[in-house]
Amino acid sequence: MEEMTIKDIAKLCGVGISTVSRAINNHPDINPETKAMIMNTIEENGYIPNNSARNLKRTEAKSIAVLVKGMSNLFFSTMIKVMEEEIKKKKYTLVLHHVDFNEDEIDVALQLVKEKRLAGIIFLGGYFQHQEKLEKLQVPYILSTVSGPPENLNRTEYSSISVDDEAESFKMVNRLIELGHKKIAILSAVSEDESIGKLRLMGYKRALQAHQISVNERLIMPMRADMEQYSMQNGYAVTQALLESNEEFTALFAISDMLAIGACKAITDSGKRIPEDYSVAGFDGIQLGQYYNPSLTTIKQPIEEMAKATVKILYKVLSDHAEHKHQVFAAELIERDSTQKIK
Amino acid sequence: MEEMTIKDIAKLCGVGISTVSRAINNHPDINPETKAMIMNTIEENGYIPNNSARNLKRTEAKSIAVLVKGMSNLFFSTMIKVMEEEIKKKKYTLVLHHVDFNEDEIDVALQLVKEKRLAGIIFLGGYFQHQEKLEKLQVPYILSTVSGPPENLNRTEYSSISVDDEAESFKMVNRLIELGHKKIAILSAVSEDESIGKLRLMGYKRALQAHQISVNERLIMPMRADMEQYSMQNGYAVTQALLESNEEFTALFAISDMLAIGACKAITDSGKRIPEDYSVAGFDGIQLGQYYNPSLTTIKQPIEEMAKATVKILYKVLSDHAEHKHQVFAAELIERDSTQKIK
DNA sequence: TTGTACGCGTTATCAC
DNA sequence: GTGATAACGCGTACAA
Repeated sequence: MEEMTIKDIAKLCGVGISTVSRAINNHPDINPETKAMIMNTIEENGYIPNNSARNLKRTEAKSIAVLVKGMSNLFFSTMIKVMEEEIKKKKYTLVLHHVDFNEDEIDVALQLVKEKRLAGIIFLGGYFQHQEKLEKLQVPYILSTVSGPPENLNRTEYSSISVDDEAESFKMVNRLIELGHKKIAILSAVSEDESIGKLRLMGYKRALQAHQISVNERLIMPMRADMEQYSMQNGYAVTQALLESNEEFTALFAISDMLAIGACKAITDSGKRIPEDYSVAGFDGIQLGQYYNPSLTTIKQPIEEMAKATVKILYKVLSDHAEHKHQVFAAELIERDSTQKIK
Repeated sequence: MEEMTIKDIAKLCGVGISTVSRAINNHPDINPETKAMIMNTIEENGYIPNNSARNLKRTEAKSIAVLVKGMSNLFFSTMIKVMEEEIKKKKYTLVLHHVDFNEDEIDVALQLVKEKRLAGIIFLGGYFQHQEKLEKLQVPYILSTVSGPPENLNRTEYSSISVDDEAESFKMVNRLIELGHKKIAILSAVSEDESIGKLRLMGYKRALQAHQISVNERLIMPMRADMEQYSMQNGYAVTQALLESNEEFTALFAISDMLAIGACKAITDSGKRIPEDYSVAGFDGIQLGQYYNPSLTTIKQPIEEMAKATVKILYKVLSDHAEHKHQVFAAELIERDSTQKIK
């Protein structure tokens, strides 16, 4: 049982290599009978084409890479699932790839373009700190729920899908203020964060200012850099520190649902109740939020629509040479059991 | 800005192709100066080697593939994280790959072996229904937290890491019985499941029998086949159906924590309380379990130890030609707030 | 409709 | 220490 190659199959079938190739790749100009015969012996002998060799020679690009920042992000996994279906519908293949928090997503993309024959790339999350590199990307790409698009980048070269992070964040904090909260803590991103985290923090500040509430820097709690970003553990640790600081607050706004859940647990572990003692709100709208106790008040991003739109835009760019678009989706404020009117 | 190849770099540097190759691959017999010079121009010109071409030619296999069944499984993502570190320590590269629930993990493995040059494979989850195919795998592989190893497979050809699913399941149900529960429902796997799901169900039955409690088939609730397996939604839907059936029970044992969380929500949504009205127990020991309200009683698998052991065993097989091992880990019954003594 | 021959970008082998 | 060259397995012109 040595490694089978296309050559072996050709010899076995008594045909030429290219005929086998045609059979494999569903080329039109091949006799159905010989094709069936070839496919048969391929099956019997368990021959599997070598993808590396194919990538090397192939001209037509029929796969779309999805680069995801981080793993275990429940928000992304729903998006990926939808994208997978949509991409399949369009007769493309999805190449899924995770990018570690300490890797540069653009480097990974550059590598992947060389390795596979990509038609386009979808970035899910990430920071995009080295924008010069983005220009080296020879294929169309879409930033999906990535930061606010980097301002100094030519916006006709790529598409983006997002919500208005600043405005949605404003909406949430504004609502908390309407509920009577004045001392509102925020669980924000690490201070260097120039993307989503920064925008959501800006929305928070603007909401306070709109109501003449001065910003208390001691209620701005950046998540810890030494733990996994946007994780429950991180939310727990930071909230615990906040509680121990004895700085007063009645509501906590976490810039992601996962952080919010960690925060909830830290609060209940300290003997306090939600929402009676503290109101907690999140951002994202992951399913876990509804399953949690108490169910989580949050800004729900239209995950499925966004995923579908992402693939749709990319597809139009690829097939119709359509222009790049920047689509901003409206998110929905969902009030559940983790927040209440202050007494 | 055409595609740079190793040839271009060689020309640019005024050296031969092989010298560039040596520089890239840290070969010993190269002049440090020329190497530095080459690395420099590579950097400047943004040259990136083509991985497909490398995979095609390379002889030495230095990467380990981790094939994960399903995405968004929090249990696995912790394992992967640990494996990644361990694999890096051993100077190997991790190739992570997700396998859809409707894909065959062995097919994917076979493909990957052809495409990349793999030293070994780690399977995380999966069902392994086509065992003949496994024999075609030309590289060492490890089944990590996969079913009970298929009995009809030669156990010297692969390693496995697991907990004793039957015994641990027995332990949990036994404990519930000790707490006074007699009517214990189980949220189990789809009926065709021949692996983990079956074993955990067997443990449940044995525990009941050990206490002369007859098995009530109407309290055996298989998860739905038309929804994502082992998901919160699935747990929710099935538990809801159970509650509506009006079949009496005082405790619910879910064969995974995610299912258990869905079950909890279904129960609280129906106006009942945990653990006052129903005790709920899970299996796995994912972190979310401690963050949930109420915190979840569960069988905690030693996730990190298992991940480390997986890599360690594979490494020994690869480097020392060690024999394959079948390591069974002890899991821990952790009682938290979702279960209580019956009144 | 089918077969031959070349080249994709890289690494390994062998001379030098 | 370095450079030429033959593979690796496949797709694709082009000829038949």
